[in-house]
Amino acid sequence: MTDSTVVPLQALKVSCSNCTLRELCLPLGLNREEMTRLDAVIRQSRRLKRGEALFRSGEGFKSLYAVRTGFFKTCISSQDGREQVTGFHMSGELMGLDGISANVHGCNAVALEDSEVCELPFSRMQNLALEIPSLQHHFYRLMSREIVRDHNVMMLLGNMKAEERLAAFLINLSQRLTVRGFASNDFILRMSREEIGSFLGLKLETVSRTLSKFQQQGWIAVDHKHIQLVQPEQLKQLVAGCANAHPTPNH
Amino acid sequence: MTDSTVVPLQALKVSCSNCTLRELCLPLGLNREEMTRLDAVIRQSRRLKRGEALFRSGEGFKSLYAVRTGFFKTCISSQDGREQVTGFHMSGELMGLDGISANVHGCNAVALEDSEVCELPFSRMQNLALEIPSLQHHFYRLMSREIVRDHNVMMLLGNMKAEERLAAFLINLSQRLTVRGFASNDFILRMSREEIGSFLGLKLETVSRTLSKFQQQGWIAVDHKHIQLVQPEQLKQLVAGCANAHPTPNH
DNA sequence: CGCGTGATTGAGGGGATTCAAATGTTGTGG
DNA sequence: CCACAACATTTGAATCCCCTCAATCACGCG
Repeated sequence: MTDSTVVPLQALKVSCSNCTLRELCLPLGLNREEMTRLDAVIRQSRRLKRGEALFRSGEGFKSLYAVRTGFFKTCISSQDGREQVTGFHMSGELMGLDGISANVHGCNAVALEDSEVCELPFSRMQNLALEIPSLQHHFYRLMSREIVRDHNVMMLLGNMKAEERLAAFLINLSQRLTVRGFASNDFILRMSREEIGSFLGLKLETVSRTLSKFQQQGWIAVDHKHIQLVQPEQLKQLVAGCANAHPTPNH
Repeated sequence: MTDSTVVPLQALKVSCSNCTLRELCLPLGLNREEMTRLDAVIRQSRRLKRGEALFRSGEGFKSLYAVRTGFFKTCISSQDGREQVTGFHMSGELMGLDGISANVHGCNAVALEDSEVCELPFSRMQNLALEIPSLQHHFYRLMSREIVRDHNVMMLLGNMKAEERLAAFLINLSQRLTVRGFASNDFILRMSREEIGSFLGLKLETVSRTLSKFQQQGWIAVDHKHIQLVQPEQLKQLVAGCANAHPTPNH
């Protein structure tokens, strides 16, 4: 049970300076003064319930959003209704970068659990970036990182088998949880089998079967959405061959 | 036979102001004075022969490159040698954006025919962007456009069948040729069947078979690398259903 | 408690791959 | 300029991986 109504809105005013995600998110590399100026641009956070859309494809683009807490998917859909999940997003990650190009959001962003985001009005961000070179630079890097990530997804979709895709998916989740200080070998999936499948270019039955296969081999333990990586080395080994030969170092 | 040695290097000094690709490339939206300042940053163009690499994954990142003439592929490879073509690039298109994130190139860029590129030293670009807001903005838009493109490729790789992928590929090529003033229904493929397959997540045999199928149906005429779109409407119809429901408007 | 949604598992089918051979093309050196 | 080698493409046949269709099961929620 959430109790957001009890908290006065002022309390939701966020500041990068105090944020635990400082080292993951946009403010990385800024000094105190610069961060204070960034604080002034960031709107108070917005709360979303599970299933709620943060923005939808085709809507006017005004802001980027950083995940504070919770979990999101972004997806695009075709005219005949096929859906492609383009990413899953956890705390500290930016959404909406694809909206800059045409000033219109290019995907749907949907909360997969009750979540909270920081809103970054893009035009103000842009102006600030003109005055703070390291912000401009970091922002270029964030966009570039998204491009690198997308290219790795292309490799996954274009060259990898079902088992490799799923192993890569689990290892990737695990690593991102580690960075955020969560247990990396014991977690709850926020998305359905169908959403995993949509991201990985597989059908939900194939996802389910492959998870079962991993479990039979003793590599993982599956209890519905609760996943434990029992032998993560085995998964890593499965992914080793098909992983990018020149992985992008982080920072 | 190329005769680049006959041309003095000075003659290769390029300028955005006079460039026919002005409206497609980086300078879009700049005024005369701003464009002159951009000219000062852009290094003289570099010529590459067919098969030559412009840069390679892992090399230090210093510059972006804009295609002046010719045709490129960019690709990443996995540790066990699988290759994923991440894109094909023609005149006016930028390469190297994925290198910004880690200051290291994230892919190989290889000329598929004798080509010429403009070099854009990134740090100087960055400084200029601080002084010319519209340049900064346009650059964000270019990076965002790359992200949108990548998401559409994910849709292609994740949801489309072989025929749909190839039709989408041909229509996309055709449209990009149109914008550049080339014949849009009669062109020479610069890449091999294998490279097309690598981009589309298919094997070269499947590409070949599918082209033959299109030809049998009278939709295209295939003579090795020479392709004619006889009934492009048929191809478009095949792609219509699986196309992005909210296509990004250009500019 | 019963319903609906999501997940699992099985059987069968199909689209793309793999293996293979033949043909055509391009580039090189004599 | 031709001959030859190396490479690219086409096409066929057989296989396999994943998908489709379907039934069952488990859980959560009113």
